[in-house]
Amino acid sequence: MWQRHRHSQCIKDAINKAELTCQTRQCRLTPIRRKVLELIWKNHKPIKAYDLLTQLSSENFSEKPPTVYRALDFLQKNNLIHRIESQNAYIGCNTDHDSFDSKFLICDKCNEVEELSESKVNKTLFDISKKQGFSPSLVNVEIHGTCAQCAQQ
Amino acid sequence: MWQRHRHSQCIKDAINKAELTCQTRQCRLTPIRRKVLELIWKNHKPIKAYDLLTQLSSENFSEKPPTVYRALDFLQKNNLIHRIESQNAYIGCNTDHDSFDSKFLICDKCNEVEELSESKVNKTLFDISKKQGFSPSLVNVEIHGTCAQCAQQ
DNA sequence: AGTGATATGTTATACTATAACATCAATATC
DNA sequence: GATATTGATGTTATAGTATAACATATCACT
Repeated sequence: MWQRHRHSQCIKDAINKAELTCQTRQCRLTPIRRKVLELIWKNHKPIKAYDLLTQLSSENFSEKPPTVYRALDFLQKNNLIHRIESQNAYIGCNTDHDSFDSKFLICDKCNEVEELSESKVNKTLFDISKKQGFSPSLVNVEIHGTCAQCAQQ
Repeated sequence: MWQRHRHSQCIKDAINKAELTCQTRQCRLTPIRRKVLELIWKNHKPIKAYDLLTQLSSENFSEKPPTVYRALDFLQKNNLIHRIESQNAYIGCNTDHDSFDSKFLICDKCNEVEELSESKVNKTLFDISKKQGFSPSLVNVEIHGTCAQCAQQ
């Protein structure tokens, strides 16, 4: 991942995207929400709610669980972050997709996560669902394994 | 689902399969493990660890969490059940696949879950991983939506 | 300024899971 | 058959994840 982007820039991009989203949807990127989003992007790997909480509390926000869970809810609903179900952790969303699907490659060695945006998978999954008469509303794909860099070592 | 099988039979099949698996692998389907597997199949929808625990305790097993979590671990490792990550719940595995992948259609109306065994998805996901230099070891797909029967109503 | 809606603070508690160590049971070895 | 070894279960305690419920504050609009 690190070769492919400049990290400080990607945080800024994320915040910009969030601001745009909020303008469009007429919702508010409050200080807490912005800070949580920043922390998530800063970390750049899936981060847990209570770890966020610890970091928040050192920034003069309330260190009670609801603080962070509310922000996480907001960010998820507006498609700015995703929850990695297999890790109870949260990661920034850098793709520009509809909220209903998320697909990840998760490296169990270095814990880097790459979000996929292959429409081919979507189509395949959609076709299969359809075959069963099933109407999908939300798709989550989590692929664990070893990333290219860790495999080299 | 209910049209497609006789339920009492599918529990028996699951236990038979488990016994065979354990013979082959030289591990033991102890009373606790067997009971947990039975309860999971009896329920036939994803069931939570603590609900299993309640049911176990009324059958003269220890009602402490480790009791059920150990059994769940065992059953998962031997590929007899799966964990539905998006629900913190467990469901019987009725397919005959390698343990590394699981794919579910989850109806959010009736909570029925259907496990998929389409190799086409696997291939697609594998191809995409490969393209990124990623070596997958474990794949989990959870598709939420509405099943055919619930859609009719 | 007053009103309604949205966001945050706060307390308490529910839900999910594991660590650590003791005891017991099954199998293997002598 | 006694005993050592391994695996399974019992038990206590605690860690980790998340939400309910209600109070207070802030924003946006008139």
